[in-house]
Amino acid sequence: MTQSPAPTMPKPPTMTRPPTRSRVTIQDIAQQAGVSKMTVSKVLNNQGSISEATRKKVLTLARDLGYVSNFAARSLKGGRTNVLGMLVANIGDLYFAEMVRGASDGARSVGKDLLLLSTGGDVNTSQDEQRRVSLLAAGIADGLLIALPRSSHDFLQSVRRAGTPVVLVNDLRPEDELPTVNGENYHGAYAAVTHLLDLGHTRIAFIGGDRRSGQTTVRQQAYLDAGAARGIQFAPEYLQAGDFKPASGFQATLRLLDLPQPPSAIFAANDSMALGVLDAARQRGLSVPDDLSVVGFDDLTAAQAFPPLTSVRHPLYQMGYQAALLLNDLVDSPREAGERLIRELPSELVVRQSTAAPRETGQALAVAPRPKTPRPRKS
Amino acid sequence: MTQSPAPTMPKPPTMTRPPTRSRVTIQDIAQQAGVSKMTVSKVLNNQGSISEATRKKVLTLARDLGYVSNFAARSLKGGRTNVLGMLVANIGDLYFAEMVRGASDGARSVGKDLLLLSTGGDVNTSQDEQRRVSLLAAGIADGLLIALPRSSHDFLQSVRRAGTPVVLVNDLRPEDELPTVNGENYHGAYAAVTHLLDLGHTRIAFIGGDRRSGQTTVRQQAYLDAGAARGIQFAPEYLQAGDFKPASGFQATLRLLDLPQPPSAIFAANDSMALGVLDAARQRGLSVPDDLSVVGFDDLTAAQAFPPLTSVRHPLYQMGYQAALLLNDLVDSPREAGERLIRELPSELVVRQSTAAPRETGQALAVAPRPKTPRPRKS
DNA sequence: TAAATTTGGGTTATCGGTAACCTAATATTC
DNA sequence: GAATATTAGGTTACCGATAACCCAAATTTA
Repeated sequence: MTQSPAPTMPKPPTMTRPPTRSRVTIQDIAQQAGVSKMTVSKVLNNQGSISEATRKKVLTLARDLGYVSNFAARSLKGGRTNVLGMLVANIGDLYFAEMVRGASDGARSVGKDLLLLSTGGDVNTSQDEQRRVSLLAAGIADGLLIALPRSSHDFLQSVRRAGTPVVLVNDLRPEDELPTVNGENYHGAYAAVTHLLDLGHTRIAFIGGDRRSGQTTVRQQAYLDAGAARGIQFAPEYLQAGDFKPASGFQATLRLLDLPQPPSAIFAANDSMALGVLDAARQRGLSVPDDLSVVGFDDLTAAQAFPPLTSVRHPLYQMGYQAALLLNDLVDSPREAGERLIRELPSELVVRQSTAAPRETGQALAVAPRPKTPRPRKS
Repeated sequence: MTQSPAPTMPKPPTMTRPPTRSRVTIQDIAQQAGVSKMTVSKVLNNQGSISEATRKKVLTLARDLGYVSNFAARSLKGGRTNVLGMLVANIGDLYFAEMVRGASDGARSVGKDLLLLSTGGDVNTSQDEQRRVSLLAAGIADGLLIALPRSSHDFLQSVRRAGTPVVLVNDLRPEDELPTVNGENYHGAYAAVTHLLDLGHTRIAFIGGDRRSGQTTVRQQAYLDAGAARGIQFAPEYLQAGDFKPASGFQATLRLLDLPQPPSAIFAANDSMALGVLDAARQRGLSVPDDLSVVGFDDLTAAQAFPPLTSVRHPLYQMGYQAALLLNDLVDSPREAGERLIRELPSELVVRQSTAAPRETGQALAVAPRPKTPRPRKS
């Protein structure tokens, strides 16, 4: 009997005091209030019937002790967490920031919080991807919003398998049948080019963005179609490649202006490149819009440019907002498999001061020129 | 021997299939692999000794079943989560977006993920505040980064009581002794004004930002001090109030230009207002920098303005980055109470094309004018 | 050959909270 | 006054993962 294993060991079992700082739990409250855990839980959740005295005691204690409920525990027990997760490529980019703002407000409007994870653009390490999905999808969020252009197919596969409701934001790809909310590209771009045509432009150039985004292709097609609808086939040299950044817009513009027949209007696939266009025009001593009309896309920084940029407003905020609502629906009622949910939000041309009738044409030859832009009369 | 407990019971205990969409747990893997939960856990975490055969079987099963570890469960059991949380006022604002980007990279650099919660600017409902803190602080994140200018004292109190390590970002207030990383304001502003003085300006105006931000006060003081150091006391009318938004800069500038003695240079407390200044100057037909020099603060959108804005670069990215590192330290080694941790990052004046010697003065009267800005020679 | 290790893996308890169910009292009804 | 309903609260059993500990077989050592 004397062989009980070394009763002198000092603190092996007392190691239970975790190295983390001790937090107040309902157990602590229960003890101090002289009731059971369950009673505390009921008070805190307004459930069951609790005497006013007990309720008050518990509530007071909770406040005084600085109790905060442990999210992980609640989540684990099973219920909804009332949190929507969002994976976003680069939060430093205004483009995404707007979507996030919308998603955040959308989530709030249905009583949920939005938790954001910015991937920094490199989600495609299968290590990280797994970790991140598990992070947000398993145990924290009820569903996931994904705004990762160029996200890999594999990644989306693993997301789908996680079983969590998912909504893609502005990331439409035919090969994945996940629910998607995206912004309209074709009609917006079409309207932009038509606007230029209406003003009397015929030599209209297009500066595309990153080829991989998929959106460029659509915008470019709209550009070509809009011309074709008026019987105009734009010269191949007018089709310039860019990368969505200002410098590429700048360079492309210099190339365009060096053509024997330079364009009288430039349609850039996003605002950033349009800013580069403005710079290039300035450097060449061209006045915008008198010598060169410029149209952007997104309408993000458009208003800050000089002259304020005519641009196609991409409803980024709305996209985020709607995506959050859709996701919320999916969380509450699982979708019927097979049916693909796509919501497409319209773009809108916003005419500002960077577009006008071309100088040499004098007056538009087509439809009545829109009086929307009260261009300062030239003396 | 025949008394083995009812091997026929069909599915009473199988009710465990929860009503939520079924996720794969280590239990599922364990069953299919014919081992215990613990074994699976060990394989997944590379612990203990497991035969190569078992290890392979489990790993394969985990992949095939699409297993993702439940974050809540792991977190609950006690360990670190390797997640840093960040509360930010308005993610749609580039100012915060930059900080977030830095924090995100900083977290990643120490092997953690950053989870973001944008409050939309209204954290001060004690209901919400509690919920949000509990969300991020209790159970999800190991620590909290807070970038909420104007956050209430009560809120910070409740944060401190939650016991979670916390670092404030650019939110210095004397009354709270929480660790803080912030950007330098005084010397940056001082340098900006001195730059204008060096160019020969004496009539320099200041447009302040939101009074509650605390930063305005410091920048304004630096403005006054820099003038005083040269024996110049700026006229009280030169001190205009703004709200950090472009419109207020626009309005303030109009007021300034209407003065009997309008300023020859304007120092705006942030870039957004400086853009408004540029607009106002343009509207009045004044050329920047020849008729009016303009300096901004933050250096966020400064480069996109026309002319590119001379501005004080606020190290927002670095602030976020450093804050994440500091927080990580605090998580690993609890701070010594009483000692206040403050890290202040230097600002830097970036001279671009919006500043030049005043027209009438011709040449600076003070120190040798910096040749940094190769002002386009006037014909 | 017996004793001491190592190897491979299983048991139990627990993190903090909550659903489901149960149990005493007291209050109400007939 | 007995039966019933209500009130106030307690028990138990998890959620999924893991720390701590234990145990049998295989292997090595003496």
